[in-house]
Amino acid sequence: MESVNLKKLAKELNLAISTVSRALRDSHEISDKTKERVKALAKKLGFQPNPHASSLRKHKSNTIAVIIPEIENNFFSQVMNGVEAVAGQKRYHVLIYLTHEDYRKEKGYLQSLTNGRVDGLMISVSNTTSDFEHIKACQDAAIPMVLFDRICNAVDVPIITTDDCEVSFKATEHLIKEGCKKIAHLSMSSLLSITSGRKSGYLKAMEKYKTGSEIVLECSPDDIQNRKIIRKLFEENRPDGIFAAVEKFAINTYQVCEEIHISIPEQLKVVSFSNLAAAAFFDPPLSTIVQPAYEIGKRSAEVLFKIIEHKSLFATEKKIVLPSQLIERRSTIQ
Amino acid sequence: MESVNLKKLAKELNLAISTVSRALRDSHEISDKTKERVKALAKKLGFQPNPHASSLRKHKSNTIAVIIPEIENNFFSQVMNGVEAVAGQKRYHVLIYLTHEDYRKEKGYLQSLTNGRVDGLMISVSNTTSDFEHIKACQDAAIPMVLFDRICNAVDVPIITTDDCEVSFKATEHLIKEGCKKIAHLSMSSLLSITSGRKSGYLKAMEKYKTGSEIVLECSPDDIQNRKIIRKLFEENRPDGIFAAVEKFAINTYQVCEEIHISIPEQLKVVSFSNLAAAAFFDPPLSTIVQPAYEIGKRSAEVLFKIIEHKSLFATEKKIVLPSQLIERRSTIQ
DNA sequence: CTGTTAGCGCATTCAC
DNA sequence: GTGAATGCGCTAACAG
Repeated sequence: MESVNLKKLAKELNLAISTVSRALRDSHEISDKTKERVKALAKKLGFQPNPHASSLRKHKSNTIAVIIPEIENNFFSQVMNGVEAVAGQKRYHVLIYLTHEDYRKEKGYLQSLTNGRVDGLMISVSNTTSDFEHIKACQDAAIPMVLFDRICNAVDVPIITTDDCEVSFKATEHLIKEGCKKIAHLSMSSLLSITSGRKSGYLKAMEKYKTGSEIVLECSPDDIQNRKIIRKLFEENRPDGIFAAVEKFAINTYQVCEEIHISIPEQLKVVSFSNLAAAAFFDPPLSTIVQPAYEIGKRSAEVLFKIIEHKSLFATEKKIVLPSQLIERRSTIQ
Repeated sequence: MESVNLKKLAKELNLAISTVSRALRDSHEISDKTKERVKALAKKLGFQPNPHASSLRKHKSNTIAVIIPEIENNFFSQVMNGVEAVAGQKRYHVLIYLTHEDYRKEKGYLQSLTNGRVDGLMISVSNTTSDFEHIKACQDAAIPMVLFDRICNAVDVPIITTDDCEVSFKATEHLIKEGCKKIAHLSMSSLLSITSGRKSGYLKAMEKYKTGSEIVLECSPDDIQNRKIIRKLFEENRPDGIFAAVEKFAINTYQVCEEIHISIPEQLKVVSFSNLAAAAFFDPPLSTIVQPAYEIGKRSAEVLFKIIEHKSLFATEKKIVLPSQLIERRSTIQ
């Protein structure tokens, strides 16, 4: 079906293949007249250069890969949006891979991308990723790479993150200032870089204000399990404030509160990391920490392209930390 | 960097390139002993076949493209999830393109994919797409293709949709049974196939139950504009029921209701198409029509792969209609 | 300014 | 069973 190629154009025009190739790429060493003839025919026949031939020849795929844990999550879809904006402008193609929080999948995808399929890749690691050999392997293969949000510090790769610790401190401080005396932190997989950032912001605030003892609960991907954990907490050691490290845990909290009739914000205040715009319509509206997800995607892609284009990075581009925003809503305000 | 190729393996093993190639592909005409030697070295050196060379040679990219209006939308991210599940299993790669509801982008992407970059593509058209020449062009180029959700009937391509009309009828009927006397339908771009389906379901129910005159308002992507439209409706011809064709319009409705103190569901009942799980946490919980988005992605990909693999489709696979689900929550229940 | 030639890395046909 | 040779479609170095 796809038989309109350089050869065919060349034959039709009685020119050499290379001449046609150069004419189409607007080489300065081709006469305007020839260029016009070539372009006219190319357009007429709907010529599209074969990308595989071109990639093979140029060692360049014009494609990047984004590896993320999941897409059904506002944070990551906003990141994708940012990536796409930059890639589209560069006329690059974007491959997407979902690990579903599975380390083996992540490893497999990474391995399968060290063969020239992509010119570079961006990754946010899964929450089951405990070793980083697969990332090191990519680094050794010298494939341009950038880590974002869920990073790992064990490798020397540019990273783009947010100010998890600082904004977590702020959120906890906010709860304290709104009168909370006993605040629990619902935390994620201890393997994630962001987990420790969020936790330590919480701990710092608790430390600074000497607001009772810290309560850190590691929650899971499983809603039922989480609700059990939260219900148990409420029964045994009931807090008056919850700082959830991810939206899911805030929702689990809302569910338990409804079940056992705890009213938010009167009896319990809740704040959570979340990029869900609809949090404003919750009952009550949920106070959130919003990460600049689009910006993360955009900046990550920009850094990646700088590496791909062999431009040298400023020191400030090797570790970019973007500010998140605390949005106070009724769930934390009396 | 990527210098471990067949040539290198062949040289190292003192074999011909073709032998190595065949050994790696488990050809029956290679001795087990040779296969072992070859595979051992390939593994040791981390050999990864160059996908561009392979694609060029085989006229097969092992890649599909998904073209969608946006990704920051639960419906489409769930679709992506379904697609990825099937593609991953087939060891296929997935390129993602966002049109941002821009017909020209859509056209551009489609054109740029008729060159062998992908073995097939799936598309849900933008709401500014009024002609389908670009889709016909792909069809003429004989590239395997599938349309989903936002389809066009002008071309003979397999389509995967939901029962928009039927479930819209149900939703409207539900409002009527809950006592609504004056129901307005907030509708989308008239260019979209799903717009007419949803509208006609609404109209049929209104017709059947003779529930006052129909009110159809075409809303836009712009929130401010929409709120104006809705506020005007409330001032001039206040309905007691709203059937929103997309989540966005339901949210606009919630916003206006808060502004001008209309209480849901007492004074106004609201139901909307939406794949947002968090709708259950709205104030009040929003009754929704949930589309089987994951399933749409999955089925679409499955049909696409059947076409790619030259399997013939059953008649029932050329037009798949999946059922949506009406979830009644407090926003429609007295 | 244009043509000839030589691969990019792989898969495949044809020899032996 | 294995090797040699060819070409997928394109780009680039080298000639003229």
